[in-house]
Amino acid sequence: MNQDSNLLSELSAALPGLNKSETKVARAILEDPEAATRSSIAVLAAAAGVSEPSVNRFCKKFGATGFPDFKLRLARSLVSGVRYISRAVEMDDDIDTYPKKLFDNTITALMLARDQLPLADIERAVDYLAQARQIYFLGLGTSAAVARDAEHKFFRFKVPVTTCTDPLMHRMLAAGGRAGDVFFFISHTGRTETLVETAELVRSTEATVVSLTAEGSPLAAASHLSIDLSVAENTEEYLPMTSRIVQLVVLDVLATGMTLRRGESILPHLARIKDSLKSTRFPSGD
Amino acid sequence: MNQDSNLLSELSAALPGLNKSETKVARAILEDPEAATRSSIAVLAAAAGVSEPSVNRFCKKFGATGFPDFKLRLARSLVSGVRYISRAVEMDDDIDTYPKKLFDNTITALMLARDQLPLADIERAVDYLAQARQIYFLGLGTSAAVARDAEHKFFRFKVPVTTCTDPLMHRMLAAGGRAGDVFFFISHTGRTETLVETAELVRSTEATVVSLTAEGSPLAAASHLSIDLSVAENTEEYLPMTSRIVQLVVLDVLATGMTLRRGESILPHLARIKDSLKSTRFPSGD
DNA sequence: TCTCACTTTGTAGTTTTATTACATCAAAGG
DNA sequence: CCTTTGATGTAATAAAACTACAAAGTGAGA
Repeated sequence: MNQDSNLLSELSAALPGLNKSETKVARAILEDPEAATRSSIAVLAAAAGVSEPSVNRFCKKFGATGFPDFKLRLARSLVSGVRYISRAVEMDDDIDTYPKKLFDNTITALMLARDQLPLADIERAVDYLAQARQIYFLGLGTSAAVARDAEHKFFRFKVPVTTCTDPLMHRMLAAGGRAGDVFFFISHTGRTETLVETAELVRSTEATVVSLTAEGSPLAAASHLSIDLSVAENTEEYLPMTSRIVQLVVLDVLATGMTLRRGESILPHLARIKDSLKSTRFPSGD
Repeated sequence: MNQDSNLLSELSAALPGLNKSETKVARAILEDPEAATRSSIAVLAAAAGVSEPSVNRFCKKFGATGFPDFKLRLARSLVSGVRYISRAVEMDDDIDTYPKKLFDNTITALMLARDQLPLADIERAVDYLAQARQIYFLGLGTSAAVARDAEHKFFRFKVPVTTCTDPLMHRMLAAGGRAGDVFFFISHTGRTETLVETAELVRSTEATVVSLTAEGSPLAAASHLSIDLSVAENTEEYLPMTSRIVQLVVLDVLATGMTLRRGESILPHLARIKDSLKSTRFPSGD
């Protein structure tokens, strides 16, 4: 169907509706897709027990312009198939394997998130943030660190920014919400009771609720605008890892969107902030 | 280098060491890799302005058996769709471009870091942390959020963990350093005066100094052990982005290393911590 | 500055691979 | 039992990739 869906699953899905020789070809490919990408049409035809033109026709049937093109598509779906399966760290992994796995999992999560970014929602979030009189970043646990990071980014835009990791303080801030205030909630699950209740409290005021959380969660439901991330945290793992990274990068996107919205005029201000840190550092060689 | 690293980054890395026609070919491929995978050797040769055999030789130089094999590898690296060369966000980028750029830059940084991870140092750091009686994570600015995140990870290992973002508190803590204490410094530049001074203060005690910072920096020099990251932060950008992400993932690696070091026995404890959060959440459908 | 050795690059021919046109075969309907 | 339609294979053709070799360029030493 669409070009970035997985060719292998498309193949096995189509299997029932194929005729004799097409079935043979499909079987041969599914048997060892990796080998198929490396074979010539003659080799594959032999492996499937059919003639070369049958293979060729088969390829065209699946939307390829010919056999080479088909191989290319196959190669692509193979990678995504492998890549997109996160490999969990095993108890007997050693230093040569587990760091790579962790990096790979994070990279994979970012690639997935990248390809399904809710751009429209992000743009609306930038709208809200750009017009905010005051921004509150609220998160608990791991997301508290993310909120802290967001604070560090956004305070540079001359907007009052507050982060808070105390649920009671959350409620007090929420109760005092006014028009122009943006309450930005960060939560991987979107199910933390106190956060959801705080969001609902904000909704009873004039303030705006934006959240960076899971699709269809209670927190998303309680928000004016929710940026949905469906990051599959490796459920078997005991430490939250990839989700917060994706959150951070999305916040980078929001901050960047803000910079672009403000236009050139904000750049000298950002440069001044950057320069202001110089005097706290030992001079650098370069 | 290694076979599962990205062919495109390998290509741009090798660029300086190539001769005239090889450079032309590499340029042509990097210019539009997607097109390259769809072209025949003749088309690509024409696009690069060289002869067909030159393209063929080029492919073999990069470990392929020939042009078709090279195209296959290229197609594989392309799946991620990640732009090998970090592209800075421009003032006139719109919502369809800048989020992708930011994700791509982050992904690229992680891939680079992944391939030059100082595994030996990481293992030694795990040694120190696993034996620590008390861990202090110290960072300022953006790295403060990273330190906070690290605290959230490491306190789960039944080790007393403290994070602190106040330079004066840093010094007081440092002055009280005792054998078995690990002071873990986080700093992108490694040049922040107060951090370096604090590290030196720790060195005058029995405590251990580990840092996650830039290679060859004053902070690295002041440490017993330094995990060197040479993440090229896009210097033109006003907001620090990629460096802290890499730091976070390295801390994930350290935490995971700790889990593995502790062995199976720690798992029930981690599971209990995870479960302890359940009652704070709205029940989930799945 | 010339020459020789060596490297780089291109040309032309060969081989391999893929595609097309067409013939044959098999199954279904009259 | 013949006809028709669709499936499949054969063989010829076209395209692509590869190889051997020749020419052009480059640099060191005489």
